[in-house]
Amino acid sequence: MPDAPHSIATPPQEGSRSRRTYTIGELARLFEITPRTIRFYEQEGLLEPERRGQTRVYHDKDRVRLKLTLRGKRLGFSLVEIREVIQLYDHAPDGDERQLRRMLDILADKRAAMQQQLEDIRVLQRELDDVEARCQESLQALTRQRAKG
Amino acid sequence: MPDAPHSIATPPQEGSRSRRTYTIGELARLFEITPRTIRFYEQEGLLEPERRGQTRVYHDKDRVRLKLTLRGKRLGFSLVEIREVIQLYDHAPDGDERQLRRMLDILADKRAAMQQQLEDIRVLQRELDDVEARCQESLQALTRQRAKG
DNA sequence: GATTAGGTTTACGTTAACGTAAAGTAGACC
DNA sequence: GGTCTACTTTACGTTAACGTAAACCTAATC
Repeated sequence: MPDAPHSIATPPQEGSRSRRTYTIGELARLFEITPRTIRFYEQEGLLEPERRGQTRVYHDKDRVRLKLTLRGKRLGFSLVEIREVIQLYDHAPDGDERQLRRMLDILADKRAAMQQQLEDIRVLQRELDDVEARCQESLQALTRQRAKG
Repeated sequence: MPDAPHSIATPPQEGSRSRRTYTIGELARLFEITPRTIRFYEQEGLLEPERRGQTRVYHDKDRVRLKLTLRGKRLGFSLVEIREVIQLYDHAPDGDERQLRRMLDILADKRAAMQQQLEDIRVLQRELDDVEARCQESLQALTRQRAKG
């Protein structure tokens, strides 16, 4: 496993935490996705890595964004929606009043969606509880059968 | 708004709750989706409506399944995964020990996924809180500016 | 200096989850 | 009996989110 190929990635630098960079491969392994996916996310405006020559150099900022992106995906958000959130996150304080109010609206929407998800999860968990209980029961029934036979 | 066209759908029948049927259009309006979607879900094995002649007749069982399906979608599950859950729900008690154990495994998986989602939501909510705070702040700054000017 | 292990672009392919359009059927109402 | 309205099937189109393949660059190593 040849690590850090042609040292584009600066060495670990244990002292100054959070100052390291990543190659696309490193990031891919870190999150168990493919480089293709990372490039695609950049194309969709979710990442903006530095360029050193023609190679991409990722910083902690990009890693954080990527993490946020994958979290959003797990929650069923589209990449466009995730980009919205990221832009909110990055440009929150600047812009005129109309912009700010629009942001607050979008935020309220996302918040409502997540509230709905919380409720959905609660309901689904109860249903899974139910199925599991029935499952366990018939399993025990089988076991008792075997003990008797 | 012509309701219940050629009375395939039996009238409301307020007495015996939960005994009514639905046309595809009624169900569609109920959940704010299109008939096409409902037919597609049937094609994917998520619904199994009765047939009266060539028209589909939906019962409460179907409505419940549809509800479960849409809930699953909101949580980012694929239709295949949702079908798995539905089948769990329907066939839980029958099957041999190996089947039952497999079901419990799948259940554990779904459960883990939802636990992860709960955590994801918590984190995202905090981040939204943060953005909103910054937003509100710069909005107030603007307001103060205006008061002064 | 050839190989190799990474990186790059370009471009076409694939899958899920429907949308959309055409063409037919079947009760209800005038 | 013609006109709605809502259902039906069939089939092709579309979009998001990547996968996959080809062809190239480049630094390190043998």
